[in-house]
Amino acid sequence: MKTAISNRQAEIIAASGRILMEKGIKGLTTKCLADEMNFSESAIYRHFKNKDDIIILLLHELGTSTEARLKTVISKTKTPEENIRAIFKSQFTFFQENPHYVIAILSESLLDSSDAIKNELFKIMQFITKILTHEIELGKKHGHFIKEIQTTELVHIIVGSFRLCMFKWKLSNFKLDIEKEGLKIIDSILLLLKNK
Amino acid sequence: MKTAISNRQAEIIAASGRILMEKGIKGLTTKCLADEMNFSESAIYRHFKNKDDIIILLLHELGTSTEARLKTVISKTKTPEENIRAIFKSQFTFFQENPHYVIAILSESLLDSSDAIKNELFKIMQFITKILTHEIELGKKHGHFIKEIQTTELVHIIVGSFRLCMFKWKLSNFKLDIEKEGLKIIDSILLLLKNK
DNA sequence: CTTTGCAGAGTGAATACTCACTAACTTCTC
DNA sequence: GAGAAGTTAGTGAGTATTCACTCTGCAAAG
Repeated sequence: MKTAISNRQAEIIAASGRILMEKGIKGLTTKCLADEMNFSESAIYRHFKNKDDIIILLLHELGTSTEARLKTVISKTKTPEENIRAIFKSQFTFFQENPHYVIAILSESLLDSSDAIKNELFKIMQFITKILTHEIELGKKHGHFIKEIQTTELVHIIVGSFRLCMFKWKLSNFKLDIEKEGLKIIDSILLLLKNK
Repeated sequence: MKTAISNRQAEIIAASGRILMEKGIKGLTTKCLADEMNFSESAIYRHFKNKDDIIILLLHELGTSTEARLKTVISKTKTPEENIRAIFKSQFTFFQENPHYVIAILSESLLDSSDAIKNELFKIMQFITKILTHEIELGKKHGHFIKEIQTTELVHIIVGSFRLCMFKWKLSNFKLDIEKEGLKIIDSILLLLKNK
């Protein structure tokens, strides 16, 4: 993995992400990417060894930026509900501003890719699962969340709902106000989780 | 749309479904399909006009069989919870026995397909949404489910969780006991929805 | 001079599909 | 009943196009 990402690489992964969000994995051809970048197909190989490496870097960048970002929104002074809400508010805002990374959330098509791509994807998924698990356990411990349902299942319900939000966002051609609509769902789930 | 599906067509869509579940949309080439069917690539065109029509018929078959099936599991003598549970029990059992239809649930890659494919997909999604909405409204009306959250959001949470179950099933190379694990999630959600 | 960032021509493999044909089976006609 | 005609399901060769990538050369920047 490259130590530093060049400006051109960043442009290429952003362009790739845009193609992926509009045309899916099958649409990310060297030709289409070259058109989007306004350069020739062969120029791609000046910046990446092969096509896979583009997606790998895109996911890696998303992963590192997600970790950095979410770590700043989580705070020990907030309640677990507040932290969970903050996590997803940050996620929705981020994707609203950077829709080209949405492939990583939708992710089904990446499951049929190379192992290297899948590994980057799983890292992102595992990180999200870990921080949510932590917050929910804390919420249970302090009596904020219901105890009758296993934490893994609560995480599943939240993550599943989040993913469907992103799917619907794609269905709307990225026109849905994902922050507003997404947070509604998260708030509803938090209401369901409340220990009453 | 063909009025009756031939035996060979049924074999071809099942083979296509198996390829889709293992290799994704990009793996469904005429060569791969011909290999799976043990005949030449050109023989495919004896049964289908083009490749799209294979996927269209697969989704259409799934849609009609899903409607027929779910209509038989829903009963006016059952509570809405029981009906929702029965719907998903039937879904998980069906997919356990017919994993080759899972592409329709995972579905992200189909969003970048032709409009005809997307239309078939949306029909299936709309049908599921409609019957769940009906059951949840009934459950609210009779005081079984909480009223504070909109029905569309409750449907979203259930469907999102179901889809993530299927995604995890694919992640497990279809080895997870999807019926058991899936129903655990559905039961947890039903517990969350209970009006207390 | 070296490196970086390109371009255009090209490669071999893969893709969805067409075409002309064959073999086996069924139906029709005598 | 026999033979001809029609149908179905397949074949292999081929088509045009696309795909990811290589090679060679050039220009600009350091």
